[in-house]
Amino acid sequence: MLTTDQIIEAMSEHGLRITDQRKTLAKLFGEHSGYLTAKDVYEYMGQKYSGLSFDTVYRNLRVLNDLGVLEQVVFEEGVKFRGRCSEDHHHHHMICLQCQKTYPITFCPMQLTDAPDDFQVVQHKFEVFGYCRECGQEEGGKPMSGVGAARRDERG
Amino acid sequence: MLTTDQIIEAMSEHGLRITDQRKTLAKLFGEHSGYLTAKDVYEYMGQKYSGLSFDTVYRNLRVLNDLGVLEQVVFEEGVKFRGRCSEDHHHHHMICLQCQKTYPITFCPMQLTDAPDDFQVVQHKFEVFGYCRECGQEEGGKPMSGVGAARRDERG
DNA sequence: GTCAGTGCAAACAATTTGCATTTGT
DNA sequence: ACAAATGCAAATTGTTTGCACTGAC
Repeated sequence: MLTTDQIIEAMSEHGLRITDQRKTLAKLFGEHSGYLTAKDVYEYMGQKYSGLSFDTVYRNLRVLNDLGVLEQVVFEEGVKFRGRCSEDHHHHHMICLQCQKTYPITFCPMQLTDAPDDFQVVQHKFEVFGYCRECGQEEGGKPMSGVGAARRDERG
Repeated sequence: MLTTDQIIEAMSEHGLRITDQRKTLAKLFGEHSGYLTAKDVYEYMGQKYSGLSFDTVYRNLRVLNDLGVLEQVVFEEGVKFRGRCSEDHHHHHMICLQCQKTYPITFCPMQLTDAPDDFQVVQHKFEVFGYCRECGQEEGGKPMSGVGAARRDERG
């Protein structure tokens, strides 16, 4: 995962202006490894900027996504964002349904998949969903403990 | 894939009324094997029913989905529907980016994936995207069989 | 000082809901 | 006949856009 500073630097390198909001956004994705919805981001940022508007959040998420700093993924429940994986080799993810953290899977099923010669493969997606150790099998799990919860251990 | 008649029967068995629209809808999904958006369905149905409204399309898609006759899948470009696979064993799909038709993959990568003991797997998704023989790499590939064009949109 | 970034309102797109009317059974 | 299905309008939710103002460089 990119650090807060790396994210800021990436923006700077591309001639983007480093506003206070963007610093906060960089910090959010630099320190939080799970997937966040635009709404999550809005709520987190909203704590600091009272007059915050949704469209600015969307604009910045888009900018960071285009810049390759964030990855945008579509889930059943909607679109979510997270800092780009720093692992440079191809990999897939296990995603915790509770806290949204992801864990890399180095194994890629594609190499073992027999594609008929006449099907020209362009892309593939392999995702495993479940509960990580911390979220375990607790029943009435709360819906993602907000953005504030500090997370240790970053990987993929 | 379920046939038109099987779809109608399923509706009937569940006490749903077989309206003209629903017959047409059954025919559409009974004869077309690719994924369709609500809009695709609306446009197809609209040819026959001038006063057709979008909400009825949505309602019926939902009904058929709840009934298990259709499967609803979320793609990058949005939600799509297709007749439920009749293959009763677990499988995955190769999906043509052009015509949206799907081809089953019997191989399931899950059995080969090492989930750490502390990650409790609940679900997984494995999808391969590309171009089928018919759609090949032709540029302006032919559109879907009359139901409306599928958008291309790819990256990575 | 300039031009990119922001807030605001308003536009859009996708999907859902309330209600009066129509229609399958 | 009666409840379910439909059409219409309007509400919701998620996301984008036009424009005047503010602030980073």
